[in-house]
Amino acid sequence: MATIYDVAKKAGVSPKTVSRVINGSRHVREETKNKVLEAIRELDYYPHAIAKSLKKKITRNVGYVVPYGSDFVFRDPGQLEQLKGAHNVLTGEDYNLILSVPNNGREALFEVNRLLKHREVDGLILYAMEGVETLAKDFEEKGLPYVSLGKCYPEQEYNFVEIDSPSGGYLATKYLLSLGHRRIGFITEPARFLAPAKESMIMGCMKAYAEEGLEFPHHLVLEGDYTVSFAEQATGWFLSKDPRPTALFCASDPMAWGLMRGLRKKGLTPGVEIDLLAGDDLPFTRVLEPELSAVNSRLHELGAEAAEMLLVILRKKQETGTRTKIPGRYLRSELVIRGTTTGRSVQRETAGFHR
Amino acid sequence: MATIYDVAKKAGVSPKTVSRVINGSRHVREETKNKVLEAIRELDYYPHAIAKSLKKKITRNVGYVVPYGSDFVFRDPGQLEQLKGAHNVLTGEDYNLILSVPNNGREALFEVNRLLKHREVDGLILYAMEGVETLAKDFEEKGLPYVSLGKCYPEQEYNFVEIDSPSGGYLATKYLLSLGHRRIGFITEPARFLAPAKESMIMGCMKAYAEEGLEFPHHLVLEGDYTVSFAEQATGWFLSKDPRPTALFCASDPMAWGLMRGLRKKGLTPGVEIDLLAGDDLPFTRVLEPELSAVNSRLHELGAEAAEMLLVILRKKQETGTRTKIPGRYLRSELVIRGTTTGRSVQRETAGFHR
DNA sequence: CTGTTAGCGCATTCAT
DNA sequence: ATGAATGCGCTAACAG
Repeated sequence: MATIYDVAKKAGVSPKTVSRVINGSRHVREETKNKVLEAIRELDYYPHAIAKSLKKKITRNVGYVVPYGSDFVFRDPGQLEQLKGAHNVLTGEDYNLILSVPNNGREALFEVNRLLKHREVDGLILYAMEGVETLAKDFEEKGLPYVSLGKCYPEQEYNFVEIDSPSGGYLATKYLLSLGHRRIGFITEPARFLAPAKESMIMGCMKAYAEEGLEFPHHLVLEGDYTVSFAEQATGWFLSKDPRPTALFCASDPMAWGLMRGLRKKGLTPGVEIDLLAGDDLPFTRVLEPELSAVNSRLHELGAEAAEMLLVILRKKQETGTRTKIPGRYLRSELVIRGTTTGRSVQRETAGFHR
Repeated sequence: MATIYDVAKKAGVSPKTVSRVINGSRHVREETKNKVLEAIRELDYYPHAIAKSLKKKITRNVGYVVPYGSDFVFRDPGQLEQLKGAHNVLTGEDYNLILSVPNNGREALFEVNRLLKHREVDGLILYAMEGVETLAKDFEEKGLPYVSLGKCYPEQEYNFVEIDSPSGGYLATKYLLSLGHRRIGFITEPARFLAPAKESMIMGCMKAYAEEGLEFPHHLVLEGDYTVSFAEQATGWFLSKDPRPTALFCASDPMAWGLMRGLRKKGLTPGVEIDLLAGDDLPFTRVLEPELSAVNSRLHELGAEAAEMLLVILRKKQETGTRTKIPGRYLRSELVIRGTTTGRSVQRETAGFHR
């Protein structure tokens, strides 16, 4: 394969001039430029990206590390939305995204070292997880660029983007209460998937009850695991309560699908005998039947925002050689009302339709 | 950040010795080795991956190019299975996967150049697509390692892995015919997503009819687009036929979900009033309701196999400097019978249950 | 506007 | 068993 020297020789100029042409410097005579271009074409020359990297000390690669294994990422539509958001932004700026999906925290630390310390990547998008705190602080100290999805530690003020789960829970619960519901069943985020400092949606749910001066139904709260099958099984648990809940709210869409399936098996239709509110509002869900009311978590934006933040840091570092900190950002959820929250289950009850 | 020279100086040896220690050469005295290791630890030294790449002329990156845009990849569970299969194998061998999702063939050619000719990657997994032929042949000529998902051109004999769609269609149709079905509705793969040389499943469907000496219902064939919504709409078209089909078979799982939704809206239950056979058997589908009978396309294996093949080529090239060709491989689909194919719709009919 | 020179950080002959 | 010197292919000072 041709090198820049071959091109230089063929065009009868110096390597530096070839470099100038390639990198679009204006200080080249039109005629020289054309000679060079011609030589490049004839030799089918492409600059060696690695050599360039070594010289410029940037790779144009960004690592994306999620510590829960490849099934978790590739088969969870919510994860994929985040990933897609980041990927879109990054590739739009000619960065490659290197996805790493270690199985646990220990392996994740290893991966992060491999990528960042060996300088395979310029920066990192990092899933907040148990045990990541020391790592994050190490990066900060060393000036290694990263942005985390969720806070890595409670006092973290910069370089993270996080879903405001409590506010989502608050929004959802407030709404369900306004429909007249009092006994709401909740499935929360799995504790092990919560970022070290991330607060659960359940805090918001409790706040909504408190504001109305109502007692929170602690006995109707289940910790979920984000899977369809778990939620399906949980349906039985909720329905076995007496009196049973008139509405269910869960922390993710896949769990809502599970609830839906569970309810259907018991002959209950969401929006009729019982209300159902989902927790992500994924694009995929919108195409399913029936149309789920949901709290929109804006996961795509979350990933995109993380990437944007990282790009700002990277650009600053490259252009001025200085470190930047960007204030952490919370994304507020939005309520999307569709067919599965009608309040009819409450009306029935007040009308005496117990069963 | 420390370099190999810093380590050498600190340990009182030459850079070469440090290199030997790092790369596990046996020709180092235990004592020297320990000194070096100690220095590495103290300096928190990590070898610079880019510099190493430049020297060794390998990147340990593999490109994965799919030319239909990021929605197509990140939101189609079938695509994700292939990707996951490849990702698993590649990362298992310490390769990074660089995903590129250009929007069309023209951009794809550009991407492929960017990745391979600029040597950002050692090799490529390439989605077969219209217009890829010249590119593939160019790679072969230049000895650039690639494996394609699907054939890039009809005569391609090597370095591809492909789903044997016709055999899947044959299997599916043979089975449905054995249940007594005669009027089967088909939704095929979208022509634009077919690899240049890939044959449609419909060839196999026709063959199955021919073998039984039955006339193929050409009027019941629709070209799909792999989306849920298309299939949902198609349901009406199928049901408007008189007499209407007693079974439906489509080329992908998402389309089967669409059919299911369409049927349910018309009050028809798959497996009861009409049989339904899906086309991928994705893990995700297995968790949905009702449980879909399907032709298992083994997409995860497809991606994994492509990666394995590429690794063989890469290893050979690295170890011996020679090019290798691996005979193309077809993956045969398997039939997975669950709840949505029972033949009851045919029995009803023969019993006089027209409606 | 253009060329010379040096060096990014590593691995690798060829010595010893 | 270890070291000195060279170069991978490129860009960037510094001249001119």
